Amino acid sequence: MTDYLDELNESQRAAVLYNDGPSLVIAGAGSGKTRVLTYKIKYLIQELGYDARSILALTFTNKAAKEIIERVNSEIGLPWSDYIGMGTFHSVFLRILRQHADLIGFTSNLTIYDSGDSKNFIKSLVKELNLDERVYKPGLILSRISNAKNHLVSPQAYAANGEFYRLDIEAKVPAMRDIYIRYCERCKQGNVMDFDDILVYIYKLLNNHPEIREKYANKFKYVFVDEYQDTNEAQSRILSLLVKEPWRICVVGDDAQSIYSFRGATIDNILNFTKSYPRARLFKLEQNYRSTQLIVKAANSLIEKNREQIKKEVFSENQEGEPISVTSAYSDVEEGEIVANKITSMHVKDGCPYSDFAILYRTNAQSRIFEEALRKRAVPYRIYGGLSFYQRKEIKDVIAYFRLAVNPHDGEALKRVINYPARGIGDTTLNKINMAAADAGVSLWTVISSPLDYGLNINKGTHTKLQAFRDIVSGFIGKADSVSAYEIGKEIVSASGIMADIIQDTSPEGMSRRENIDELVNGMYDFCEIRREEGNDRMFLTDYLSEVALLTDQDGEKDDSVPKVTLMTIHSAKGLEFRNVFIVGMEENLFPGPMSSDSPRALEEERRLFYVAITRAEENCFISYAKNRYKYGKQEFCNPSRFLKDINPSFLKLPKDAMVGMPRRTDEHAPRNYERGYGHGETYRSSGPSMFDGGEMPQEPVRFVKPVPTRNLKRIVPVARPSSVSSGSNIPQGGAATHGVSVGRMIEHERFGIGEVVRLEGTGDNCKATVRFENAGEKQLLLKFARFKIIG
DNA sequence: CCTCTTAAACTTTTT
DNA sequence: GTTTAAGAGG
Repeated sequence: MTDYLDELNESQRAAVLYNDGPSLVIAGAGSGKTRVLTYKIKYLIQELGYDARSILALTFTNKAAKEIIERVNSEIGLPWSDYIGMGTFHSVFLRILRQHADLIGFTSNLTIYDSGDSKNFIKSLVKELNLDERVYKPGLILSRISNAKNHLVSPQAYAANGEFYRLDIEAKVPAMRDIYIRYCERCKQGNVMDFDDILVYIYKLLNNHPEIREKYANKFKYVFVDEYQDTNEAQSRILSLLVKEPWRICVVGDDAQSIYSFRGATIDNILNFTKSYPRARLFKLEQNYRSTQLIVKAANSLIEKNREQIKKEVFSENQEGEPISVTSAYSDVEEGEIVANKITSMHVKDGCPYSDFAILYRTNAQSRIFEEALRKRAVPYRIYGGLSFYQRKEIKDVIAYFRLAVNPHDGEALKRVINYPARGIGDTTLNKINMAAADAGVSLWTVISSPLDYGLNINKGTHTKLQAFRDIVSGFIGKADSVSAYEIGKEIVSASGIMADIIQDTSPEGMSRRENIDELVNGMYDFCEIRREEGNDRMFLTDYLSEVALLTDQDGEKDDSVPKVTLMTIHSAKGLEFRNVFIVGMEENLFPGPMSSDSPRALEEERRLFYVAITRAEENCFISYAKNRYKYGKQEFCNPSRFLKDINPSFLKLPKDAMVGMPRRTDEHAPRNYERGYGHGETYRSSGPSMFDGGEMPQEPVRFVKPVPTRNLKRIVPVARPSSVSSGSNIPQGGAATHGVSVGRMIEHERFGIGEVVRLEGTGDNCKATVRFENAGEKQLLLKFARFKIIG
């Protein structure tokens, strides 16, 4: 029964089989990390008898969590509720926090501030404290607060620390500590947490309440951490509270791919793991199954230039492959043309599907040029990143109402919608409310609820308007915990007046806003349906919100109807792989970025970022840079990135004008180098760009491809859906007790596809079937609600 | 109190 | 070049 172990190589197997104590798995790029993780979990459950619910598996992104759960689930189907300990740091910890909210001064219906909310909040605090808004920039203040939290420095400790104060004075923000204190107080008072608070409070909860710590340390018998190189101090200290003798913790990561220090991640966690857990065994996964030998060798030669790292020798036994091609373009626009031409020619000549290509860049701002070049050639593409669905204004507006319905003390949500749709409550009124609330030390909502008690100086008309707003929100609050998220969601969208406001806007933008809101409501319908079918009755607005609040990014289902070229930042490409990868904008002051040039540590991180980019490629890797580029609307001359020299040239195919203008030491020669490069007469040839041969325009008819609306949205499903769908006529009547289902029959489910019924429990409306689906793993369905057809 | 015009700031990277 | 903030006029 352990045949699957044969699918692993020796070091992978060793990592799976060692379970007596802490272990660190250094997983080189493309070395089958997720496979080890999932097989190890499978092994623990099937061979060592672990209960799935006793396994804590923490990831960094929703996507990674989903992948692990799905892969474990397809190996050993388990009821959905068994995966409770597998998820992102933030989602798993938030769930725990809600259960013990009272112990840390919150209530379980707390809401989450995203970074936009945090910034706005800081902005109003700065105003409130009469500080100069030009000096106290919200972004800067937030990053300092975040930094403190990531090191578990409380506001009190921060204020008491002379060193922090000195640094704040140096940075010309002496009132930092006042802002920090107030920020935390007010969040607590409003029953809201920001992302960092989730870590801070889970630490407090475990640290200050030994019985709770004991409970979870006993509950979670084995702890996994994915992407350990991205953890920060708070995270590693939380882990040490959760793991006890004999320290069954397994962390997986690659120090060479640590690229999130700007968010507080510290590479020291992985470098020092064996010191923190002295008995830890170290496993190295060094065989790369993803890339050709030349790509792996080139990447190795690059990363060698970093000082701080764990020694390892990543190798590949794949084909030798082609060297990495380096191309120089005259301008950023030409770079776009070259890349797009290369993609079309490989598509036409070699029949490479578009989905085999990725264009990776350092900053999101670079996407536009490639977008245009691809669009001109009718090449389908998809951009990741940028503003996600949940960041759109109209969606945030609706979500703000949701948050208010769950937690009316959520100040940022209130400020967002108190005058949207316009109801005549403007800045002056809001300011008065704000002052009154700050003076009395209560939330905005408390003031609005009884304006007279707080001496709110407003006229009769405003009073009536406030009351109208209060009545609307109160209505939502009354229903939030009695009807389903979908039902109240639908009601909020109309009763708040948002739909009415948007419907009168007939511009294309207005239409798209409307579609997005419909989409959101449909998503809530799906949310409720899935939970209903699984027999999970937690489908209230608060349940929906806690899922959505931590769901920021790119997990929108990909509609794979058409293969598309992928455009994304290198950061978001981590963990992905593509047959052909273009790394673009390989220039000084862009990659490495201007901020990192002065610090060696930051420079090493940029180099790791480059390493991540190269190792995304399976077969071909193309690097390009431009000699001129528009920045801030101004044209600037650029030099090739210093990192190009870090790759052993024998793995590169260099441009004819190799290294012209390539700086020895950029800092000294930057201004002069471009003159040489420029004067050397590298003229613009519109016909056939240099290195990427075969750059002619394809002879395909140029159809205009509709610009993908920034990110792809799920096709809108018919809006008018009945509020409660019973299985209805789809199910052959007969055997009412089991809804016509019996063990061994095949069914086709609307969402999960085809599957076999493996178990039945209960009768009538309580009848629950366990179904093993071909593609979706094992699920439990309440037959009363599930939408399916019996097909055999 | 709302809306339109103009100005500045902005680009790392995200749970 | 783009987006978002502040100020003026209605």
